[in-house]
Amino acid sequence: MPYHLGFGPLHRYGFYKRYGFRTTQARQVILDVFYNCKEHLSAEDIYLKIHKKYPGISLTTVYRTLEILNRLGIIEKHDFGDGRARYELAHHLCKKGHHHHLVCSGCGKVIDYDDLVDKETDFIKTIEEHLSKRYRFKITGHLVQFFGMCPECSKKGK
Amino acid sequence: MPYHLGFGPLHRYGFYKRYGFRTTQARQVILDVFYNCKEHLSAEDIYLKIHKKYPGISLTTVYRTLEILNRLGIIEKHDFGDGRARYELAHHLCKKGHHHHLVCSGCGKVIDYDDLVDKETDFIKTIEEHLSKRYRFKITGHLVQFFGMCPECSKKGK
DNA sequence: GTTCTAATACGATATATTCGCATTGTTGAC
DNA sequence: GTCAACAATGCGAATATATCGTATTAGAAC
Repeated sequence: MPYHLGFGPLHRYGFYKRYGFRTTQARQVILDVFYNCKEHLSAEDIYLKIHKKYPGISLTTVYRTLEILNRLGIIEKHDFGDGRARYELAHHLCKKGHHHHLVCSGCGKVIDYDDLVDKETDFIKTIEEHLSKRYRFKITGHLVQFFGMCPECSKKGK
Repeated sequence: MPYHLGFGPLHRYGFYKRYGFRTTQARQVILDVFYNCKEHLSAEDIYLKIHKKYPGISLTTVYRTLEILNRLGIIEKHDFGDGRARYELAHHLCKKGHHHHLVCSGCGKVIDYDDLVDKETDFIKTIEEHLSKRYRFKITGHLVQFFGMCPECSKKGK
């Protein structure tokens, strides 16, 4: 990871320039949302969060900025099965660090867990190395999610 | 032609009746598609596959049947990131057995791999037990996917 | 066969996301 | 600082997957 990533705003925005994108207000504001929020945000969530203060930023621009941030590896795109994409800071930029997701099929609640992270890292590394050799894929990412019913939804018998 | 227990159409279709659904032609035809195909099919794929022979079966019915089959645990629903759901026979009914997916980000190709299946099973079991205790979730499923570039797409520099 | 009602086809609709294009704003050269 | 090039944007329209409403059809219990 380049040293300037993960420091204050002035450095954060360098991302854009570095990859040939212009540093616009919309892009600064949207990136800030991720640095100031721990949730898994949908495009609309972000639009609503910034709309009061920045009514000039359209939903289309939010989508376009998310696409860029995702391609640059700054944010990660997830699908928790509720029909819309959700985003969070990539784990190498995130205070939460590397983690996976536990999703409740009843209410959609998502728990970020990082228990047994060593075992997971070991597992993923082994599989990646194997797949890489066996199928000659250049592995760029993985997805580990568990589904189930949270205590509340279990009670309600959803 | 004699059918062995648990195999063959006569027993397959019993699924529907057992759960209070009527055994219609559409449902038989759609279930047969899964037993005769190893690919990961989208709703439209299935619709197109059967449309020549059974033009009376609508896309809506395909969607509704997939919903039922998924709820009954007969098929599994996957998202490989191409914007449409894809389905395959559940692993306990599938000749391929338990496996996970390796998806090429370039061309969308999906490889079913079952290498290191013991290590994976062990890993998943451990995590499930832990999450179940720690977060009091009743775990019902998991998702393990790896992403990367296949040899062809790597060459093309996609 | 008759009857009850689940299942269906069809068109309309919902919802997330992307596109086309005229306009605006950032940037680098001067 | 000014200016020109063109990237980025807003807006409305379009796309695409999936779902819904309703009149009609067909499965299955008798």
